[in-house]
Amino acid sequence: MLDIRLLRETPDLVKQRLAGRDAGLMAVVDEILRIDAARRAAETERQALQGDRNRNSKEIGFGRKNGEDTSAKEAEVKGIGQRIDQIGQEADAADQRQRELLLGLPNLPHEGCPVGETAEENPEIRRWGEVPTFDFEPRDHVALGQALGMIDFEAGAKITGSAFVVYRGDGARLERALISFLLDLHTREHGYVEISPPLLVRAEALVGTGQLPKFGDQVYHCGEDDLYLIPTAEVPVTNLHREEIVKPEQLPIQYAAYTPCFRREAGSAGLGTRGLIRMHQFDKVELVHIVKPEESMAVLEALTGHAETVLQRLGLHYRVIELCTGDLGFGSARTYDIEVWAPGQGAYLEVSSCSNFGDYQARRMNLRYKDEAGKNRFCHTLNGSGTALARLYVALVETYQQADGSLLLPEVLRPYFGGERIG
RNA sequence: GGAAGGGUGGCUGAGUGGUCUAAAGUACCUGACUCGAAAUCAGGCGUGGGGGCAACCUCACCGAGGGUUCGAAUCCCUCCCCUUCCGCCA
Repeated sequence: MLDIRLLRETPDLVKQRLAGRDAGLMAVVDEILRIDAARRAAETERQALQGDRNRNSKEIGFGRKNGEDTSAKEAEVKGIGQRIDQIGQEADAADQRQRELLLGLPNLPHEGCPVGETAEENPEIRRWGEVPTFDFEPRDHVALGQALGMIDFEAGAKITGSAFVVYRGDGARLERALISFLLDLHTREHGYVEISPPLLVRAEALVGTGQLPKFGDQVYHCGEDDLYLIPTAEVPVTNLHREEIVKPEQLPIQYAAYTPCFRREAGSAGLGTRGLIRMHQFDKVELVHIVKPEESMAVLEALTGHAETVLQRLGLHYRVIELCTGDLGFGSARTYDIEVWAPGQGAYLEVSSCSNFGDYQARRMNLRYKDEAGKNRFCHTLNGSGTALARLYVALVETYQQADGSLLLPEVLRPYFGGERIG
């Protein structure tokens, strides 16, 4: 959520920055400012009337104690009460409308964010390693996984539906090995505290991180209990500190969490994608930072580095791109995507998206810290995948396939898997 | 699922219709005393909104939302959460 004061004081700057995402947002800013002016006028009048009522009611109290007849005054104050109700309804309606519009407004792109309209304009920042070569025709993970009995799409479809999968035998064991490897790496070497959160959350948590109200159709909802399945661990983990004023010495906070993630992918063109690439349920290790504002840009670089380390240790070729203003996620001020090479796809797959949200989420969830001067300020929040498991699995299986159809696992995974070869 | 008891400032906790401007304690900050500290004493010390160039003024907030009333932390209704016990259960 953006600071209404920022809109009021520098409307042209806000409009110009939002226009990098979508020119239509400029009209929304004007609408919010119009409502804000009306809201404040109504609020000021309501407060004046409330002050009147408070004074008069107090006099009635004293008057009654002294045995005076206060009925005339009571009638007068009743009239004031009615006017308070009237003007109050106006003020509340404007307040609610203003909040709705503000919640629907995306974050301002950071000034360093490259301007562009589509994903084609995302600049590549760097590459690591090289596209692996094969002296045979590499197969894709679907063919490999089925041949090795690791992945069973039919079983997933049978018990749940399409875009759900069953991992089996060594396939399931490999996923478990990856999870342990990732959590150990981030907690032991990168200083994260491991979190295992609930997978069901209330609506407020989703409002806090920005999925609600705008993207409700992407989240599974359990109507009976009014709870939502998390689309990412970002939601429960960032919200651990919602409505808090953390002490400066608690910062920076950094959490790593392994969870399944559930996404409806409503209207997604890519849901027909073959294999594990886009699923309704997938596993992910998520990294979350809560920091002081002045540190957040440096932390974004560090966070991206932590995610990259995963691919380096696994010996997987990847590239890092930066999202341009038109492709930037709703709440993000600046984002790096990490894309791993998948030989069977002949393409790069997004396995991590590392974002600095600035104070956008913190404002939505009222997450603050007390600075050195004792003043309450909004924290900055960041998160990045470290990494998504399903696509990592794709790249791993396709990269480490052998001519005989078996998989030879990279060194780092062998102790976790309890072996070096599958098949 | 059933029963009971709760939810008040960072924390403990008083307050059952009107000087509540929420007592008191504690923690914290400043000052006094002291060589210094402790103890003691004095003062300060919540969040958000609105107004003002500003010192400041003002409104709201006692789990949330409604209601009754001239007036609600206090009475009524609905909901949420926590604790304890019982039942069921991995």
